[in-house]
Amino acid sequence: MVKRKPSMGRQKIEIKRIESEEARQVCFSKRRAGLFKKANELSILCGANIGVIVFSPAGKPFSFGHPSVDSIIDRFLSGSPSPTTLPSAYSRMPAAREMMVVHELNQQYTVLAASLETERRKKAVLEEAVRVKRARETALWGANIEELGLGELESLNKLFERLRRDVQMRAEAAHARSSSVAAASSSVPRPPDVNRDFGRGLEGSMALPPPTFFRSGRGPF
Amino acid sequence: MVKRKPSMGRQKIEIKRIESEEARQVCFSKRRAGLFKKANELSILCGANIGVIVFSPAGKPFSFGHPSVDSIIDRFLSGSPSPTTLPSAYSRMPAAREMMVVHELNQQYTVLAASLETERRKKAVLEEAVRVKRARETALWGANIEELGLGELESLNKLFERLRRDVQMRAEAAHARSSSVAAASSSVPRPPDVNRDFGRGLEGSMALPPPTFFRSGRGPF
DNA sequence: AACTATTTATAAGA
DNA sequence: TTCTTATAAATAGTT
Repeated sequence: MVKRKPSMGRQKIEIKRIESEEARQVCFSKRRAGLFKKANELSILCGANIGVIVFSPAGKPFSFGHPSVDSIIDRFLSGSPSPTTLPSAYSRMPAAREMMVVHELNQQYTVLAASLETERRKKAVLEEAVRVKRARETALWGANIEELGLGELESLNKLFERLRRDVQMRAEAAHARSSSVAAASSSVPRPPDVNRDFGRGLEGSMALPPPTFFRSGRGPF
Repeated sequence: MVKRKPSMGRQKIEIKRIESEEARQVCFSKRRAGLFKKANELSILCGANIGVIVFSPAGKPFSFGHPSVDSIIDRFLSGSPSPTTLPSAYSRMPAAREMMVVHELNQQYTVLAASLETERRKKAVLEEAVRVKRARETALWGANIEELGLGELESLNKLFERLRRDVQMRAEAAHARSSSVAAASSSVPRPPDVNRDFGRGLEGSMALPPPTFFRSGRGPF
């Protein structure tokens, strides 16, 4: 007996707006996933930094970034190199991946925290220098710089206190019971955001050495 | 007679950094073109707004935007809080736990990276400030006081604008969670872009009714 | 840049 | 949304 084709397979389509609302939504989901996957592969294969932002027909934002959308945008707008480009190399074994990710992120945290400290010190010195010089010349922009810098520094300091604790906690927890954690996200050092992000991480064979971000919706940062 | 295979065809490759410098460059070019094409198709098929920024391994920027990268970035940065919250989607996912941990850590990383970037900018501003002041002082017994001072002031101004934009963004984002106000991006002046684009349309059968931009490279900075 | 054998993405259908 | 399947499209290795 002859088995009939259970599917007519992929059909060629013309590249023009899909009229059916539903079909358009389905196509959007599939192709967005495909696009992000391609972007991810490109970033890994060629060590390229990539940022992709997509607004669904309904207006909902989705984004992919390597190392992060924001760093890509910054780099693009300012033309200056992003500070977050770290080399990467670790195998993706089924069991140890989470631990490695945690470890990797911890290391990055350490590096970043150290850099921040260094920057802070330099900044303090520079602020002092500016302050002294300002004694003679009252430049309109001079005052602004200091106000801004000091205010921001304060909140940053608090933020980092919490971050340090939180990251350490998570690292320990993940380390202790690396497969049965249901950590409540209540202590996340991030303001309770409205959008939930579903890092729909290209399953299976995807490794994520340098930080790579998938986002749906938009959080404060 | 039997014709010999003129090619061994496409071979499966592992998604990991390509070591050969040359092969990497070739792959980058091909895949970047492919990625932009996919982005373009998605924007047309689904009427989605898309922005893609790619930095080649050598650091050269390429971008695709529909309607334009800048508009996408503006929309993304001034983004409004998403109304759709799917908390349950989390717990139902296969690798929910791992993803949660990875996600939380990614969030933390994002915050840290952003903070570092902010500090870097402040430092740049302050360094510039010191330089300007120094220039002014030495200019006291120099000849071209006006010109030098003006030039320096201008670059300082650019840096300062960026700093302000960044801080304002954060403030607005943080504010947005209590009051659902969508920040107006118009109030965030961006330093005049020095780069010029050269539209490089996707050849052949590609239609692109609404404005769509391809960009490669940027001026020195 | 061009050529193909293959792999990969995806339109339809369920 | 997810799975399946047939087919269109992308692309790795060569020339």
